[in-house]
Amino acid sequence: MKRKLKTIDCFFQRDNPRATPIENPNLTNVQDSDPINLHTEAAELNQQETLATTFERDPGKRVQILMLPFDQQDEARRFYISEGPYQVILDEYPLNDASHARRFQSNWFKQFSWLEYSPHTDRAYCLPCFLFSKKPIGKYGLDTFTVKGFNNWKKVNEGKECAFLKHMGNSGSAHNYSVGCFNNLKNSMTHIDKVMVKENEKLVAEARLRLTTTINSIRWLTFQGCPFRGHDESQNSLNQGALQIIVKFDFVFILLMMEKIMKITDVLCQTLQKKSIDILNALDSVSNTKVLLGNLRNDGWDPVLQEVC
DNA sequence: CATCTGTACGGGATACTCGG
DNA sequence: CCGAGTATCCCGTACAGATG
Repeated sequence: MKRKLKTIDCFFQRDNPRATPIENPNLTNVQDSDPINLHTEAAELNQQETLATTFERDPGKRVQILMLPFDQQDEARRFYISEGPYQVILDEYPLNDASHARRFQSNWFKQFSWLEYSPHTDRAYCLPCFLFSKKPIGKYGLDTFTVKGFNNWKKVNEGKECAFLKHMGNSGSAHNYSVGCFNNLKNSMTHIDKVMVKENEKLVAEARLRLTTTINSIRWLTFQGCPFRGHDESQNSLNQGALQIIVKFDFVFILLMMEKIMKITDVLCQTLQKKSIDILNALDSVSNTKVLLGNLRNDGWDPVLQEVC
């Protein structure tokens, strides 16, 4: 009798069931929220962006960074930073239910670059805090701009009590800490380690080219039965040895030029060597070869030099 | 555990701006 | 001028974390 194989899931429950559909994190949270009447234009825009990207951009729909699998969190942060804040500009934002009804203002985006707006929830969010605010660091209320969303529009532009200014706080605030992390990651391409890696890649490529050239030269010399080295390989020596000559720039350059010229003149040579010379074809080949050699001359040395290097 | 503090929300009132 | 919408001020309440 076959014993049924057990998997690890039989013994442990997943710690984070919401993050299970790794392939498409966009699908979570959408049904939980209470959608308001959407501006059709914004809805279409949002749908297009959802299809075009890996992570949900609408702050009212997207999954919290910490809810994502650990190995996807950094990727998600880089994605959201590269895309920038989700600032949807509508002709008219929906009014809220307050006695003095108010609505979101698109010019707030100019005043607060970190600000995001979700047409889905009609609430405002903070991108740096969404990406970098952590529970142990954050204080009560800070999830208003990350999880819940802010919609008390009356409190915006309320002098010193402006909700957005209060959220930003002083230099040591959680928001500014998040902004610092945001800028650090954004500028990460210029970090010294990244530059060094690039530089190393260049050195490795050059070393590989040198090695490949040397090996090819040795193979060619072996095939031709030529001696590799000379008795005197000093700069003043008249016979430095084949290997020293063959890897020189001049030698490679002349070879390349010869190859190019011979390719051009090949057709003409074959035509002229035929026993039954077709004079019209031969004249045609001569004029073609003249044109091609003229092109080679007019193009200058740059293409050949680049090929040699 | 009680108190303090910081953050956010809600309501009311009034003044201001702007377009019709 | 009027109405709609926005800005500002004030007061009270609620909640969670920090502190003694």
